[in-house]
Amino acid sequence: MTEVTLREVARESGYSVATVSRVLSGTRAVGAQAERRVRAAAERLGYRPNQVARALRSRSTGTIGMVLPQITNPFFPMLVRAVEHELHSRGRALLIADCDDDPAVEADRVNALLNRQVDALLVIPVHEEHSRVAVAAAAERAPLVQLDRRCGTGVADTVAVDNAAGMALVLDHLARTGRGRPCFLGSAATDSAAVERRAAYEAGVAALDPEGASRVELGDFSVEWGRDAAERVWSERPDALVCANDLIAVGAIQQLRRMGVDVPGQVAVTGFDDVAIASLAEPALTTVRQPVTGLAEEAVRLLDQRLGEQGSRPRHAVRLAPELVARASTAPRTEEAQ
Amino acid sequence: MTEVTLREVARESGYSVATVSRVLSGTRAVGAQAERRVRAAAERLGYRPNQVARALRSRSTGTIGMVLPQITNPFFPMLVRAVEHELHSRGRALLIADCDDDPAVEADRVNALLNRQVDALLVIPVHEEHSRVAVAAAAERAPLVQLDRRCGTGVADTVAVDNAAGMALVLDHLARTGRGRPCFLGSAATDSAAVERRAAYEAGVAALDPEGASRVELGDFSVEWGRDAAERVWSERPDALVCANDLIAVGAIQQLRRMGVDVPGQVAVTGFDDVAIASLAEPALTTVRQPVTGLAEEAVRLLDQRLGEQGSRPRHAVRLAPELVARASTAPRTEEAQ
DNA sequence: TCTCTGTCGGTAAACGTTCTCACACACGTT
DNA sequence: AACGTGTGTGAGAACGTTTACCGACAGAGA
Repeated sequence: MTEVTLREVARESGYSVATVSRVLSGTRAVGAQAERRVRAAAERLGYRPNQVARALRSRSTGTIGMVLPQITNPFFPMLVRAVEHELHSRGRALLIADCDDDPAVEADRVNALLNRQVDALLVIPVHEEHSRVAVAAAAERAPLVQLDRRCGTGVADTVAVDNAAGMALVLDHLARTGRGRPCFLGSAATDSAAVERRAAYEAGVAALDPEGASRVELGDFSVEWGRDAAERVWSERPDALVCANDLIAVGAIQQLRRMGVDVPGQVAVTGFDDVAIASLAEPALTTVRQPVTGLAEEAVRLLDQRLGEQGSRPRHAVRLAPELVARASTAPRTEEAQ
Repeated sequence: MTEVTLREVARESGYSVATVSRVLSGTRAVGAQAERRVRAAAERLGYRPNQVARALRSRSTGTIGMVLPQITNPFFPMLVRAVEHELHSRGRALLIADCDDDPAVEADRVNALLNRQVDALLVIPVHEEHSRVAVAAAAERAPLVQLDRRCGTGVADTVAVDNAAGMALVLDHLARTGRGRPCFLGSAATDSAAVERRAAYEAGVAALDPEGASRVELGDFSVEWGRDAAERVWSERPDALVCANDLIAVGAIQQLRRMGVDVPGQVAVTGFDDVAIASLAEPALTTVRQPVTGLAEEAVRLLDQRLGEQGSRPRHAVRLAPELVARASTAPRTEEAQ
């Protein structure tokens, strides 16, 4: 069962390889009779175009590479899924690389994918600074879009959620439900998501209460650290914990319950991302939902655009609006809990 | 910045394209002087082999396709990660496809990947029966290994955890900690994981207590169903809930706590897979850890073997031993909880 | 009737590799 | 001196497409 080639379809149909190619790839109009006969022959023989040969000739593999920090971090699979669907619906395929949160591995993977002739690259940079040179170098070799995070500005196109708007939604929601003494549990990491969320929090809180100094704790984006931070911060008796992502929030809720603190009775907790466990937490977590499919569409659209233009240089930075998902963890205080 | 080709390295080094190719791909020994000069020239020009041309000529893309049911199901990213690392360490790349738990999409993706000339396919079938024809057809076109689940027997090579052994570990652990009236919360799905775990449970329970009829509830592999089932089953006052995966178990624990039932005081709960949320549940979940990296290694090894042999037909079915991870959800009863 | 334009089809040259030959030359053996 | 036997190298044909170029032929306008 060797593969059927254009040649054999040509022989079978009585036309030349060129004509067959034209019919099957639809690049130029051919006569009605030729069209019919060629299609019939192709069908009869079960012809399938060889994508590798096609790629070699047309200098395009129809393949996009995606490199991400940690596929086991529950937010990323959502993104991968959305990107995969978007790409497949356009007839492209997705080459994936996981880099274990290590910039060195990231650089390696980026190169591996480029050497495989991906048409373009989708990168979620591991680290704002350490990823920079690799990402910048890659952006020279192929169209590249940074997704969700970015390293520096002007390095390449970026598509991300509007973190500031998301944080504003949270603060507004808390203010409206009567929470006035929040604390922030964030990440000390320097990736853009971490930085922007923290900055937006601080700006928002300052606007609400200009002289009140709100406590800010910085660690990483993990459940473990959420537990730690919640315990440390509780001594100040905040009435809300604003967390930089859902994992931190889940950890915080766990720790609070262990300490016998009532959520949301004594303290409200909010997250960011709306990953699956957010709705599974007890109480269910109020959080900011990222427009995942929107991000994927936008990223792919940008790549396609770059592929078409072939080298025009203005950098884009797309920001998509998030949405607040209010759940039990910020329900208004009940009387008896006051 | 157009790509450097063998021709240019040949011109630069003063040798022929053939010699350059031989040096750079190391297929045949060449003279020491040629070796040195060619390498130097390649280095100077920054030559990178064109993988597409290489693939066309050598009829091998160095690319493996992986198609899975739902990448947002937390167990799969663990597998993807392990497979990705295993492949990259061997210089291969991973083309990924998500099929939203839909056999029709699955068939489509499998074809898309095959048409892209993947060297081999790694499939986690969506459904035992509905996936069968597509998987079988694909196995005719390329080496194919079924991972984690399989549709029918003899369709293709399989690599999976030994579900029966895992269930035995659980039952043994429960018996040892004095739990004698378990219930099983499983999945009604017909994929092999669901079926094998249920069968193993029933066999194990029958062996323990030949005439006692243990209750078995079947739904799907979700948290929501775990909650439902736990509520329904609690009326019988089991002293252990054996769940077919971690998601069900997490749902069960949640529901029990809502109903004010003490876990593990009144009832123990166990899961399967050891996904991240298992250790985050409250109480932390006793579960069966899948040998994820082992599965990945074994799968890739099998593929490589198939690629080497080129068409020998005995099917393999590899089973890897799991490991019990005992956590708080099955801690022995405390006195006051009795 | 003679161009002129347009459509349809074929020939052959790419794309960048790998690999089969064949050749040249240096040995050692008869 | 004639003959194998290696060893290192180059020429050139694949691999399966796409596409630039050209020729043939048909219909339309003069």
